[in-house]
Amino acid sequence: MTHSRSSDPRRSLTLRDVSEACGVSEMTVSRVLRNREDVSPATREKVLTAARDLGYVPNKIAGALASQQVNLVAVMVPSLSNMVFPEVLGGISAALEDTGLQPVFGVTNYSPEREENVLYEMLSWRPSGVILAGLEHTAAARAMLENAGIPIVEIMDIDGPAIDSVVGISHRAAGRQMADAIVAAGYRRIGFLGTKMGGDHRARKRLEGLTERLAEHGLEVADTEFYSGGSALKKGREMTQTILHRSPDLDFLYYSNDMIGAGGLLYCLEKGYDIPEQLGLAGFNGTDFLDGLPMQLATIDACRREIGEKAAQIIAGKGVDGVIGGLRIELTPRLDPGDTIRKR
Amino acid sequence: MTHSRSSDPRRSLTLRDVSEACGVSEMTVSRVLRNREDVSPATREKVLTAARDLGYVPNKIAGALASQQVNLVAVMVPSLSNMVFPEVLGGISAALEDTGLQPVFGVTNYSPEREENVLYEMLSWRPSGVILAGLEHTAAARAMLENAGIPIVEIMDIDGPAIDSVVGISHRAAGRQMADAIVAAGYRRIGFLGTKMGGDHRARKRLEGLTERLAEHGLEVADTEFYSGGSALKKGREMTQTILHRSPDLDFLYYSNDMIGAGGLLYCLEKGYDIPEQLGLAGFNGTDFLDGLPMQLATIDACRREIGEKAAQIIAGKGVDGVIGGLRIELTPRLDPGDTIRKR
DNA sequence: CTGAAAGCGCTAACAT
DNA sequence: ATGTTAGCGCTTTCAG
Repeated sequence: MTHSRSSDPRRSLTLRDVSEACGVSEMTVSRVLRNREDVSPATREKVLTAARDLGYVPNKIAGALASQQVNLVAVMVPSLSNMVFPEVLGGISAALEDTGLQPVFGVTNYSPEREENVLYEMLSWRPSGVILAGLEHTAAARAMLENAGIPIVEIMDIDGPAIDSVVGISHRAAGRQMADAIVAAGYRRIGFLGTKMGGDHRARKRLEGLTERLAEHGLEVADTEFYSGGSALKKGREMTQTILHRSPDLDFLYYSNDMIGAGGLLYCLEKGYDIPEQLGLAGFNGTDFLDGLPMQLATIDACRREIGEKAAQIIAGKGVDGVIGGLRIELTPRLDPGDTIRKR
Repeated sequence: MTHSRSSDPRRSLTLRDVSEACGVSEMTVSRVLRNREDVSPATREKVLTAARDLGYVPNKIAGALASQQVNLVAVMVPSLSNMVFPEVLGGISAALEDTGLQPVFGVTNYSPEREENVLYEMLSWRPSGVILAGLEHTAAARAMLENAGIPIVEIMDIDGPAIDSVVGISHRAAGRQMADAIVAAGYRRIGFLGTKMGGDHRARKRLEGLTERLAEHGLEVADTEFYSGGSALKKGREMTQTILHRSPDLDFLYYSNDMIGAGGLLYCLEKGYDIPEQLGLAGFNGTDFLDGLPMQLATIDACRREIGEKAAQIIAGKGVDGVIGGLRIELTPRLDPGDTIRKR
């Protein structure tokens, strides 16, 4: 039995294999494979051919260890089923395209402990940057982020102190903005429907903003209804039925997301409510895949894609508008009254 | 200026730092941090404390290089906005929990070339396994997968030759199954609405299965309508209007996914069509977040979560039902007639 | 139970 | 333009 390097069929190829196959030093092979300019065309050709013929795939683990550079960006979001986050990820991917950086996604299920674990795993790969949702983290997670020595971007929410950079909207302001629109349209008995808010700080902040501004108008949230789990559309229906049964005099329903809002809208239309005259409705997110409902639900755009793009630009070191590091980017969401808030 | 190891504030901590801090050899520190049993409790305690106090995060790059083991599973899906794939990813994550393996997600945008690139990137991190959607890949991608020397699982679709293991459903059979249900319910003039099928082989196979079985019943697809991009709900509406305008005598519409089906359903209800008597409708995927529409759309469950779970089990080396390697798992989707196929 | 030596596959830095 | 040397931070292996 031979003991040559190629004796183990399961071992993957190394630079050395390519080097031997084409009679060029490992170092030069490495140069060619990293697209460095300082190699003669003839040598380059030889190396490329050999690498391709052998089916060589570089080992980034070794490369990263040697160069102390990892072209990965750790991205952590609470959920993928929320529809919000895939769009953020899309923005990140798009902005990272052609920067040489690659996003790596982790899901935290709205759990700070899980976020801490995922973060620990990800940081152990020494990424070039971290993008994560929200400003609320465990103390340990915060410490890791502060000590990582790489750019950190917290996204979605700007209502609070940031570790490094932030890109997002003020959910409190969004709540206030909606309150103003509701009051301006003449609604007076407002109900709120949303998720049980254990982990969803942004929904909580919107409700706080709403409540606060309504109070300034001498109004209050007259009733609330919360859910967790299940089909959002169906839950929207059920909660709407429940709250309208309990408080039939409500004239406006503010939902913490468009999906439950859509369920509520379908329910109300079926029951013959006169929308938006008798009853106004609004959601949150600017979820455009809901275009096509019988009526367009009023909503506030969460600027999801743009948030992803700007966050990625910060990590890529391009900054935003040329400015780099410790940035605070507040996007201003647009309120779309759709068909479910009456005009006066 | 000092040249001690700690002079660079941006360098991250190493085993050596922990070793020096607690007066235990690097080797033993390494043992403790990998939870190996052969360390005395006293030493273990000392090490753990030092590591925690310093905020040490292990360097998996170095670890992976030394041990030739990477606890990553590369997962590649065409899209995240499709709703189908987040659920598959959920199944994968859940099944990988507690196996020591970590999924890493890549998105290919239904492009074989992009898939090839993402695969190359991912393989260069030497993952322990690959899970990817579909059976259609570029020649180069196929070659990489065959030579990777790690378990490969192709998911979603089993209609074709596999590289290693496969977990999925037969989309052709799903098309045939729907054809049977349509014919059995007495519909005769069938329209098909779907995506432009450049990259979506599974939708194509469903249409082929449908067409083939209809032919056996002496029927054919009377009209078709395709779309790309935009809000699926809205597109469903628009396409439905278009096809019914062009072919008013259609008595059944088969949609390539539930989302456009939902749009079609809303349109038909608004226009006063008598569903399911005058016109039957069906989608595909078993998308349960659409529970809550005015009527329950007929659909076939794509077994998304289960596919993810089984694929992950194969990679984790648990096999399925104890069998390991080169597996072919065909799941049998259930047809749910909902409220939009008439009973006879 | 603990430690010392060697090396994983690659690249930075320095020759040539 | 190409080659040589050293070493990235860890784990494997072998000694004690």
